[in-house]
Amino acid sequence: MSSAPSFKRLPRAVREQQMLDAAVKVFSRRGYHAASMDEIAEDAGISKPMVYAYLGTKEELFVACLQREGTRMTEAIAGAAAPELPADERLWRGLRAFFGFVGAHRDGWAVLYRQARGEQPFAGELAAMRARLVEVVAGMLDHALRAEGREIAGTELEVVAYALVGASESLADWLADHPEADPERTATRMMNVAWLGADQLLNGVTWHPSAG
Amino acid sequence: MSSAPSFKRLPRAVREQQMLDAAVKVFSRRGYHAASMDEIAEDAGISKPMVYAYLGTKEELFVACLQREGTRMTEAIAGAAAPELPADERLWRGLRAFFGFVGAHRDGWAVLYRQARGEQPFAGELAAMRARLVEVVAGMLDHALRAEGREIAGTELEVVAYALVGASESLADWLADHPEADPERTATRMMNVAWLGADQLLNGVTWHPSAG
Amino acid sequence: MSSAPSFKRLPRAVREQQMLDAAVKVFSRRGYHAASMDEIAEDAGISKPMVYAYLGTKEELFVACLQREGTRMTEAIAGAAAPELPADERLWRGLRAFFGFVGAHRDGWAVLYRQARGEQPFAGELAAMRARLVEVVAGMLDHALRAEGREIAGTELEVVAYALVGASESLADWLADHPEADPERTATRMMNVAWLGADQLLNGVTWHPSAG
Amino acid sequence: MSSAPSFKRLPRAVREQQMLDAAVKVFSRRGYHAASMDEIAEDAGISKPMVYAYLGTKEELFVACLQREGTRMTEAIAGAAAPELPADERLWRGLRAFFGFVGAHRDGWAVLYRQARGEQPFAGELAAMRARLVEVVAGMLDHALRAEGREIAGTELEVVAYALVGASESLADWLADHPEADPERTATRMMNVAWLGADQLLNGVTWHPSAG
DNA sequence: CATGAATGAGTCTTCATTCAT
DNA sequence: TATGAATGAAGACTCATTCAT
Repeated sequence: MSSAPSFKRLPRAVREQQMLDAAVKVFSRRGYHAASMDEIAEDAGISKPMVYAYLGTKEELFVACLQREGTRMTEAIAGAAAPELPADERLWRGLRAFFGFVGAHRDGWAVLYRQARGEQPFAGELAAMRARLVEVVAGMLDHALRAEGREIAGTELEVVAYALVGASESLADWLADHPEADPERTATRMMNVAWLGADQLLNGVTWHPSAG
Repeated sequence: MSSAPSFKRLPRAVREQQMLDAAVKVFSRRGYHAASMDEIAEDAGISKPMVYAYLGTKEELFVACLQREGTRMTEAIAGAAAPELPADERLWRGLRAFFGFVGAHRDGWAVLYRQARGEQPFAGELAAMRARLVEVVAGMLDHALRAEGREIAGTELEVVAYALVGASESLADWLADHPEADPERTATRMMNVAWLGADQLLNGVTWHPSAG
Repeated sequence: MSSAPSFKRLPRAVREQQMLDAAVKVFSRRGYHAASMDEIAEDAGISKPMVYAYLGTKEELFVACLQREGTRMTEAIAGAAAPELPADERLWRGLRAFFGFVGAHRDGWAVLYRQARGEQPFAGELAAMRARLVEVVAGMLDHALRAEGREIAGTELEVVAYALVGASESLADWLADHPEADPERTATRMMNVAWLGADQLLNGVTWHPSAG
Repeated sequence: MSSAPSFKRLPRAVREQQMLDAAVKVFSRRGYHAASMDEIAEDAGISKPMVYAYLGTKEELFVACLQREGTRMTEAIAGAAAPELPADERLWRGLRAFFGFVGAHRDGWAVLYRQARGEQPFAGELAAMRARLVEVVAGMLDHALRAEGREIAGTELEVVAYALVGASESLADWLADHPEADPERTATRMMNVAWLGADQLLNGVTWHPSAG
């Protein structure tokens, strides 16, 4: 009857994104358990039965958030670290992409790494995501080693990668809690620790991005 | 008549420890919200009202767990890293104590670093604990620097320390999830990453504990 | 198919009245503390969460009862005692309205004046209601005095009004406990006491409503 | 062994009075339900099992309070209004004793007339006490009537007495809430209302205690 | 006599989830 | 499609009351 802009009857895909936006926001602020479906629905400007119809139960909704944010982050990082570059350059670009993402999606990060960690049903999902990331980093290191004709036991490499990922996550948490902090500088700091180690840092050696 | 241990009418101090043991166990398995006071009481072999009488509300109980485990850990680490040793030795002993503690108190670790992180009321408590740890590490580094007559800006140092602590926490999480893993070896790996950095590791340099 | 009244999915306003009815009934029978939300919900033919959704906590629910019954009573009395009438006539009409109300809403009266009196959180609310009533009565007396060019100190007047209100409340309690008693006759008795005092009553003087 | 004053092992009767004192105090402040046996025991400086051993369950304890305070009050009044005096003098002395008692035992009054009123198990006990009082007042009036050779129907008389008692209770409540108010003056005011009625008060007639 | 230790039972309150319109 | 109405189930917390020492 009318072509006036109606705020209802939006296409399903749009609605779902609105809901996920609201869910990520509420989950990150309240935590998984303390978040109520009521609040999420209200924040999305929609009624509760709609949320259930579109995205299923609370658990499924949280997983959907996890996956959307996880995919976004993974893609951001993967798109940055091209395999043909030297190892330090790849690591640097990966870190820059990672901290850039966290800085721009602090809510998403909170859902991903703060809430999902402690809740039994999601720990697995999260562990899988982190495992993929660790594998990428380990592959990076392995690639560099093989280029020099050397090799390290898989487990050993994995643990190193795990530590690097963990350190990055911790700095990311710090970044998420400090809105005034600069993602780029944080990435540089992480790069220094990761690439040079405490020993060299203590000896005055530092690493700097080459061009930027 | 009998000296067999009676399981009833125990003195308050004993019961409190039993309750804290049970609470740490249940909180670590279920997460803060999903844990029920019923289950904790049952696991402690006592009725719910006693838990409330001795340790207060669920929130207070969780804080009590946090503090007991946090104190234990802090003391374990502090007792290991003597200030008169050289920087790498101090770092190594601190890490060994840390991973040794986590390996021996996996539940406690889970409560401390997996559950407390996401729950608003405890994030502060936890952040304070971590801040103390970061400061200790930063102090370690600063001490070593000054010994060589050099200096780094406080913030810079703190971030490095933060990254090291974060990496250790991540490996600790990994350790807590892998019962077969050896704390000592994990500590050695962490030491390598922290002290040498990826660059040197890739170049075949490794660090080894000197004596033991 | 059928126009028989459906007992489900009633609009909010209707349900709220049902709940208040049930709450007044249960509160009056059991007392505030002994009344359980379960019983109130069951008596209203609805589940507990609806009660919480519509009327809030037990305390809020009780206040809602208090206010509904208080408003009803106040309006009944205010509508009866027109200011242009002579003092005795006004008093008489007010009393008749009051006892009529109590006779018709014995439960409401019990909630108002038996339960609210002793419970700390509501004593204030109730005291305010009674204060308004006392002021009305005091105003009535003052009006009559001024008409004859005389005056009494405010405090003095207020205490007299307080006593009259108290006497009426007591008789109302008596009325609420005696279902067979006639509100109109009770009002007449109260009028006699209030208007004539024991002295004249003892001397055979009595007061009678003029017409009706 | 020692004649030093021991605060324990007091004779039973003394202990019971201490407990009743504490109970009256706590019941009057918190209300019957909100009062906890814990608080009463603590306030009495005694352990809970002792309270149970001496005075029974909470309900029995409350009844004991009711009876002690009721008896005290009844005796105070009965001792004041000698039957050989004229009606107004008897009423006056009764009122003076009553308000004097309330002024001196505000806690006891609160237990008696504010808490007991709404709680089902005690309403009966209280009603009985009030009934005795009403009968006394009614008897007073009847006595005065018969002295003049006249008579009023029993019910009629009882209702008048009931109203007088009710008015007195209300003023007593007012007195209990106003620590600065003077019991004697309050009694005088009540006497004026009761004896003279509003009509005469409005016409400037007042009643005064003859000697004191 | 006196008490710290202990609990069964019950209440308020919330929330994920679904129906009927 | 969209939603107000509705609830089963569960969890935190309290308290009168009683043992065992």
